[in-house]
Amino acid sequence: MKRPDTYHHGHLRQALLDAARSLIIDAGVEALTLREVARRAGVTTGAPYHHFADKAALVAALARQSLDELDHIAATALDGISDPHEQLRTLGVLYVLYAVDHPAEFRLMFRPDKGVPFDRPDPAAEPVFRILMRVVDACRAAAGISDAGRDAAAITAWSLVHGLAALLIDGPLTALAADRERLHVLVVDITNRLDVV
Amino acid sequence: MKRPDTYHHGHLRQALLDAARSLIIDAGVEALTLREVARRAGVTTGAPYHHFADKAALVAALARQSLDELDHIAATALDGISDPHEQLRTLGVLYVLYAVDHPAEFRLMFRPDKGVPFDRPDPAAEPVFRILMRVVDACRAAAGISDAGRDAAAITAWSLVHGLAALLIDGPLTALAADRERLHVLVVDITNRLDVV
DNA sequence: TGTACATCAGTGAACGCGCGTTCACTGATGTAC
DNA sequence: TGTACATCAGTGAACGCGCGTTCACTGATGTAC
Repeated sequence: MKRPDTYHHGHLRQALLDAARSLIIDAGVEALTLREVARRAGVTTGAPYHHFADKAALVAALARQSLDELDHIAATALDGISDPHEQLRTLGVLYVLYAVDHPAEFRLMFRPDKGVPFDRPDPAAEPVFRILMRVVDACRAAAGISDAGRDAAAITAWSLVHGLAALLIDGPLTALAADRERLHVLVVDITNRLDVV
Repeated sequence: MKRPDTYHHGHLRQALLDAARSLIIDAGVEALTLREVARRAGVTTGAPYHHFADKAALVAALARQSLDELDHIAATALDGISDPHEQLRTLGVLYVLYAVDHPAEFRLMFRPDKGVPFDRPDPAAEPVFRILMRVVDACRAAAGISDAGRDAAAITAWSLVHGLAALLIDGPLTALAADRERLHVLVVDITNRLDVV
């Protein structure tokens, strides 16, 4: 039997990521500090360096983790749905709700100054993006649309939900995000317009 | 005749704002520091406090200035156009291009941690937003659409361009923003879909 | 099963740094007479 | 037109702070024999 808080922690890497996540949820991305992360994990200042090369590496890992989580949520939600347009709507709603429910994580994914996970590799390699592409393709195939403008269609869809998410958490629509009922109606309404792809 | 760099500066407030703007353009929003702003303006560390209560006040003023600039660009561009749908397209293109050409300022407007200009007052009071509303209304009137869903229509339009802008400067579409030619085609294509309002 | 030892993940103190902000000061400006 | 003086926008040194990172250390773990 292992106590999790012995001298050798055992799961410190994940504990640090958890602490970092709870920190940005509580105090915002700008309050993300290696020292405070260590403090929250109940560990000394130097400890994180046994698991992350530097602060940027921890931030990047956290962003990566959130992206994977979003990807997992999307994959799971789409699992039982066969109609492509219904899939597209589901994807849109889920994306916006993720942003509203996890604004700190959402912001972190799109912060260029901290270790952002994309930029480097092929953007199309990003799992969430691939799911979207697949669904958009399915929609277009069902409608018998030619391949031309495929990218533009996917970008349009993504822009719409991403923009709505951004305006809700960081823009002038902040007040709206608090009213869950009204928000849900709006999101469904807006994502319905995605069908015009 | 006044030398601008005498002991009494004369236009230090604006000079500080200019310095702050050039700083975030050069080094990013996260490098925005009162001391560096003062340095760039050729003035001592304490000087800014004669013009701004604190750092947050300067940041807020800078964001405000950029919002006003965007508002001015929009108003000017719309001046000679009478067709509402053409106005809407113009507005969309201009919004995205502003973001791509002035990413630092665009980010600053939507940073919640630094002194963001909206949030507090009525979001609908924001000039840029009012212009958009007016154009959307005109489009809908021309099409004979009822008042229901007016807000949703405007939010859809804004979300689309805002999302595209965000993905271009901070998201996985960064590479696209560099290719001006392809970008322009894409923006026109996407904003054309705004007509479905 | 017991012991020696290498490995590894922690400790905790220290480093240098740049930050926002304050404050007593000083020199230029403009106004009253 | 000339002088006294209040006002104001600068100076520059100093404050305390928390940060990221380093490093010699130490205690727990697990493996070889």
